[in-house]
Amino acid sequence: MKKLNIRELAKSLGLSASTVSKALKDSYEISNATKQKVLEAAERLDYTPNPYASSLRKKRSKTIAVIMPEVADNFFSLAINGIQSIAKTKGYHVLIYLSHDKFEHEKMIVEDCRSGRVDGVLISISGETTSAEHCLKLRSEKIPVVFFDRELENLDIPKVITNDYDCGNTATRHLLERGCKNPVFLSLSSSLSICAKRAKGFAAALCETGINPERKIIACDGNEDAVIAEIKKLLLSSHRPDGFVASVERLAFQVYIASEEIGIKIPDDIKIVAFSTVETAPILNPSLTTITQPAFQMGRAAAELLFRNIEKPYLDLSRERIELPSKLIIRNSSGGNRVIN
Amino acid sequence: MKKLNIRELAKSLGLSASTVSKALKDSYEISNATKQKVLEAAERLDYTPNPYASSLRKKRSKTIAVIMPEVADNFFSLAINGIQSIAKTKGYHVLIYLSHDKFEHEKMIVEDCRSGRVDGVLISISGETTSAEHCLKLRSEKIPVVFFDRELENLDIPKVITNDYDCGNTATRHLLERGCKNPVFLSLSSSLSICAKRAKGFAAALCETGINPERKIIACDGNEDAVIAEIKKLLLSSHRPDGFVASVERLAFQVYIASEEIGIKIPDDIKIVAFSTVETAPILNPSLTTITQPAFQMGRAAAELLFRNIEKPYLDLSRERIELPSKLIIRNSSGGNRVIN
DNA sequence: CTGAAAGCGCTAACAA
DNA sequence: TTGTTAGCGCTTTCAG
Repeated sequence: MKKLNIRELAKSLGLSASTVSKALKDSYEISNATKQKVLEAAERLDYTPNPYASSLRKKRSKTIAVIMPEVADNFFSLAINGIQSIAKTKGYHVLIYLSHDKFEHEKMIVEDCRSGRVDGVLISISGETTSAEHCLKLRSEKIPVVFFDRELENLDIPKVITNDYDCGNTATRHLLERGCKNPVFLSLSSSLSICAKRAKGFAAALCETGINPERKIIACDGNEDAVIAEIKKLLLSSHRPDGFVASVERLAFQVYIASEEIGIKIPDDIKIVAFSTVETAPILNPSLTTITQPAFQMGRAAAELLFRNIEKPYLDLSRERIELPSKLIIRNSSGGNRVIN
Repeated sequence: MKKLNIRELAKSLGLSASTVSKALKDSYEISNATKQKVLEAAERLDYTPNPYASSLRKKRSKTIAVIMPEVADNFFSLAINGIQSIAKTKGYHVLIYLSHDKFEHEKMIVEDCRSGRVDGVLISISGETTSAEHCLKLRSEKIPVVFFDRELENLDIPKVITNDYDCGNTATRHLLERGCKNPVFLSLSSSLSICAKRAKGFAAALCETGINPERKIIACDGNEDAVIAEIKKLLLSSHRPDGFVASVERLAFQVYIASEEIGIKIPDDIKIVAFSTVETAPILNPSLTTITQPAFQMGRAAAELLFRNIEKPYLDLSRERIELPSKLIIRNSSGGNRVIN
């Protein structure tokens, strides 16, 4: 049984291709009797429409692209889940692209999205990205773009983010309340919106308490071993930090490893809070106090926003900005053990 | 500057569309001078070819599908990375689909792949899947399929797997060596190849030691809370297990939580080994002994196999079977603390 | 080396 | 309510 096309299906029914096409779409122009017959024959003859022919003709691909730095971070796994859950209800397909946190890669991927391959793009930008030319260009070609989580500020592109500043502040105040005198902030890159905002919240909390935040924000942009070495150096330095705010979950793991290796105890010697969705936070040694982002919900919200724009291209959503709050979940790594909001 | 097509690009150069098409493909039929001109103009006028027109004509989509049960398990995140790394070198795009471990979903997704949307499919089957009709049908329509990790045995479909039986055996023997008298195996579903094979290895290890493996393989197919409750019940029962082999990482976490909640100590009261790629294994409380699968490499190998078949459809790869070994990494949850192979 | 023509499979106008 | 026609944008003969 070889694959047949709509014309052959039509012929086998003594109908025209356009009638069949409309019938399959349940068009009001077609009689019920015909629809029945067409559906039955399509089923029986195992007809599968060619999506690319349809895309070419309709200039709609029924596909979106998701561009993210990586997929290993639990946040992005959860976000993909959220995105998929919406895409599925819309009958859309999801292409995944990884920038590996490189601007050059990201740019090429976005460039490719201009081809018409996708109807919209969800993007969490790389740590190296400082300009949104590429995204704006996409939009100028009528392909809607939505930022999720990692965005570029002061830019009229719709975005779904979390309350990074507040959470940076809350996390830091939590450490201060737990007795930290010299907390530091572990950042990935100062150009990365989420790090910058979280760091600002951190700095503000220090200032409120009369601590000068200068030199307390540390960029951890090396590979895993380099970061661990850097943290060890920090822990062995004369002015040793007694608290850490990790801007992404990986950095928290590295603090755990570094402390273990040089025999420093969490939370007695140092305390730590991490921005993280890691599932194992409660069973780490010690359990990890986290600022947990609503990753699934953010993915869902971003996808919803994107589809709103795909379905109604005339809407100007460029200033749309959805902020979903993260939650501080206090566990043992910061010395506490209760849940507040 | 509106989007132009190949004909317009050609016209602006005083050439025909076909010449331009060939030039862009660096065809030997075209003079170097012309190629130069075409490339320059394409760049200058910002020409982007329409991939769907090309797909329609060439009957090649330059896209593959990856179907997996979920993306939250770290294994799949790593596998996606491996798959992407190959797809990128081939200039291929990657569509991600999640079956949420439901056969019905999986079937619909596979069904959709028959449309020509993709040139090949990588699939890790759902826990409910017991027949590969849907996959065989795909292949009968000349769309290559490769199983990765979760497969169906005794089926001539190329596959990339790990040494599940051996590892189930090794893990169990490790527990027995560490003094366990009553180990149990936590399975997801007996129909799932990986669970079945790991369980067989487990049972064999028990038999070798003269322990009857009956009723020691426990299906944990409920939701998170149900599984935790089940494990607690087990831990409070008269014939309490003193060792656990967790067939997937999630189950190990649930053992940790259950033990914590009823005050049972790992590794003193019970020992545990888990099939897992979780990054936090070394910093869990206690650190988790794992059988770690080469997830990235498996993704890569599966993609390579798939592309081999896409590029040479006449090859019969149906009996191809790549087995990449997993590694037992001994940590504290099983009482040990050294690395063997 | 270049171009003209045909058509991949579908759908949107427009006619009937 | 159904059918005819004309493409969507590209690539592939095949002819020049």
